[in-house]
This record gives sequence, C-alpha cells and structure tokens, in this order.
Amino acid sequence: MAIVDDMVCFSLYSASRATTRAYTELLAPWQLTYTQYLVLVALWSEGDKPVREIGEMLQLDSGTLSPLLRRLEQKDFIERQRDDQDSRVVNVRLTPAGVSLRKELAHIPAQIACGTGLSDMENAKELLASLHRITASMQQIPAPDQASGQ
Amino acid sequence: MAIVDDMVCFSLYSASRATTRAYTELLAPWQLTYTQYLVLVALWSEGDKPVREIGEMLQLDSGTLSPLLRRLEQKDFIERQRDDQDSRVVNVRLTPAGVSLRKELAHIPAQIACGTGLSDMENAKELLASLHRITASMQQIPAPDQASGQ
DNA sequence: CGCAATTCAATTGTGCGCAACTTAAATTAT
DNA sequence: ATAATTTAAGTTGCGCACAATTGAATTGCG
Repeated sequence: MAIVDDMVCFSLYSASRATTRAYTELLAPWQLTYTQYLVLVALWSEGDKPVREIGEMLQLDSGTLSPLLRRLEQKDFIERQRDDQDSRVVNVRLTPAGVSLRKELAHIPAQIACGTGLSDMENAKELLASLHRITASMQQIPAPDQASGQ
Repeated sequence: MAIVDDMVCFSLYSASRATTRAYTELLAPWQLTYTQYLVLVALWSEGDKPVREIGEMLQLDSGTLSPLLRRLEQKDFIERQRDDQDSRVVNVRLTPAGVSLRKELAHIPAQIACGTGLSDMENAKELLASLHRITASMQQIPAPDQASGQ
C-alpha cells in the first residue's frame, strides 16, 4: 500500500511537470511561464485584485509573486499601484495589452484539453475529486516533531 | 470542457505542490529535498546506477541531476565515480550512510499514504491510470510552429 | 492616546526544472 | 586512420517555490 502511495506521488509529480512543459511550449511565443499565465487567468476571470488575493487563489506567497508580477509589469500586461486607503496593499490591474491577451490565448485551453486525454466528463470529475482530496489531506501532514520519533 | 481541463491542470499543480511540501516536512530532519529522496529511492530499489539511467527513471536531465548529486555526495549519502570502460559515464553508488538511511526513512511512505487520503486500492489504481494517461498525452503537445498559427 | 501585535509586500537565499551550451569521450563513416 | 557524428555529464542562466527576514502601515488593546 505504501509503495502505491509513493507511486501516486511520483505520478502526480510527473504529470504536473509534463503539464507545465506543455503550457510552456504553448506560451513560448508570448514569453510567458505557466505561473504567469495562471495569474493572468485569475485577473481575466475575477478582475483586478490585490497581491494578497492572487496569492490566496493560487496558493503562492509574495516571495514568488513579487518578482513574477514585476516581470508581468515589465512585459506591460499588468500595472501595480499602492492602495489609496491602505498603503500596505498593492493592487494589480490588467493593462489594455493584458486584457487583449485574453483573446490571443483563447486557443490554449482547447489544446490542453487534448493533452489531458480525458475522454469523458465523468472521468474528469472523479480525477478532480481525487486531486482535491489529496491536496487537502497532504496539508494535514504536520511538521516533524522532535518529541514524537516514530 | 476547456475550462474543466484548465481546472484539472491547476488541481494537478496544486496537488503536486502540496505533496512536495508534505515530503519536505517529513524529510526536514535529514535536510533532504523530495527530488533528492526520489534519487535515493531509485538507488535503494534498483542498486547503483549511472547518472543517465537515474535521469531516465525520474525524467530529469543533467542540468538538474549534476548539482543535486553533488549535494547528495556532500552529505555523504552517495559517491560518484567515472566508469572504467566508458569514461563519459559517471556511476552513482550508495555509501554505507546512504544504505542505512533506507531504514531511517522507512516510516515516510506510511505517513504519505495517510496524506493521499485514498481509501481503497481501486481508487488508487484509477488515479494512477489517469495520471499516466495525462503524462503521456501532454508529451504529445508539439512545440508551437511559426507556420501553423492556431 | 500610545504602544504592541498584526498584516502586507518585498527581499534574500537555497534548490529544483529546464533550455542552451560546453567539454570530453566514444562511435560511426569515409 | 581520421573526420564527422553522437553520447554523457557538467555548467550557465532564468524563473518558480518556499522559508526566513525586513520594513512599513494598520489595527487593537490598555
């Protein structure tokens, strides 16, 4: 059983890397990474957002997001501005170029859909459920405790 | 359908990161990363191997493996030696410390098993099949071609 | 009000993942 | 035999993931 679980983890890791590579190839003409694409998807679907909310959506901290957003800003797809009310907050806003990129990249989900090799929706639902269950329960594993050797 | 596939990819990415974090926590007392652990698992189960074969097993290239193996060597878990017959090849061998680490880390798969939240073996099998299918078909997505827009 | 605790973003540092390139050795072809 | 090709491992460079720290702003509590 334990061996199977190690296999599940490795398969997860392999599948995730294969997926990232696929997105990277599709996004290459725009010089975008998969994570940068995820941020753009979040902004397209949810509108402008502060850094903290983007981080909550994608489960990324400022150590990842700050330099990533700087690069998206350099490419002129987003702008960052300190909030007027609370100047700790930095609001992220799509530029016109960032907005119009949505149509340019509209072909990507369909190409990825082929890549999932998921024939029917029923399989996809089960897979999603399994992945969500794993994500949730992996987060339960506690930091190793000096006292409880085991 | 396309949106679901984007969701599958993101869920994959999230589950994979959650899993890596879980391993990282469990491996923290030994200062090992998940990828370093994978290399050790490969050596424990298959015996000594040249770098190229480790790379084939884990789908990692020398750009990742060379520095990783250097760090495992510095921790005295492995040794590297140029092959006598073919001096392009570098053979990786477990040290006594690397061998005995296997027992020390024997508790980890069981703890990860809890983390997968997979109740029965049947679910695990289906999940494995889905992940392998995704890995295989994602590798089919071709590099974007200048000529064929779309 | 005044100060401690909290929150938010950025920075620093480490290691992985991967593309591109280098170097050296072995293989193949001529 | 030697030139061309291929193979193996290493190096460089970039971006992400994440822990730890910093600094500034805000909130909360006495």
